[in-house]
Amino acid sequence: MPMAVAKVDQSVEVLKALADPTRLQMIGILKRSAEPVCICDFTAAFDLSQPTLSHHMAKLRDAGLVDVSKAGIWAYYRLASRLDPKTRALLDVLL
Amino acid sequence: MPMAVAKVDQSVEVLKALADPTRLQMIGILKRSAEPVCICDFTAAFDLSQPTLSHHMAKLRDAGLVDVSKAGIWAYYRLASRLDPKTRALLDVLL
DNA sequence: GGCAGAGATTGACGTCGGTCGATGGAAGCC
DNA sequence: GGCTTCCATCGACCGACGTCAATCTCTGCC
Repeated sequence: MPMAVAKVDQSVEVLKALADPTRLQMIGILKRSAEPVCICDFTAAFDLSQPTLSHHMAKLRDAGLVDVSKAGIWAYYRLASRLDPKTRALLDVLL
Repeated sequence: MPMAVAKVDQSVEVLKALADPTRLQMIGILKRSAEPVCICDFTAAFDLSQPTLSHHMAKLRDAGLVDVSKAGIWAYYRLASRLDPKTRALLDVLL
């Protein structure tokens, strides 16, 4: 009768990552932006400190929603390229 | 550039309601069940106390995901009939 | 080497959230 | 009325979370 625990836990992890206004907007920005975005862009867009935004981004990264590539001083983030179809569909519904 | 705040907040409210293993499974049960389900059924299915399950159900109700109808001693819950299309699509992706 | 800038990490603080036991109604039955 | 059953609410506890200031790491440049 109950669902598979592993499935539920993975969905919950993604949902928890998205269940915050700042992170949901970050993902929205990344989804709409063709080019990667660095943390400094987010510090300009949100009225939050750099450590806070870095912390939120780490949560998105831990949930597998975001890829990061470091180029010199900057860290460029973009929507993960290998999103599983379910998560992709979720983002399409939300954003 | 940023999204509408009201839109984000409403999505976040739904996401927070779903971002818990117990509540996600509860919604799954309600979505798959043709007939309404009472709290006593959930106390049998989950290893949690009745107040805890009642608390979770209240969160789902506050998020507008669930309708309740009381019949005598029992409270029957079912998936909300007037879900907005976005939320409906979200549940279809998740469950 | 030494400095400056971007970003991650740490430590701390206050708040929120999940859980339980105990209590409080409301409906049905004797 | 009195008892039982189902459910909601309350109070409390504890861990998780969002936020910040301070610090650390790394890179590029003089």
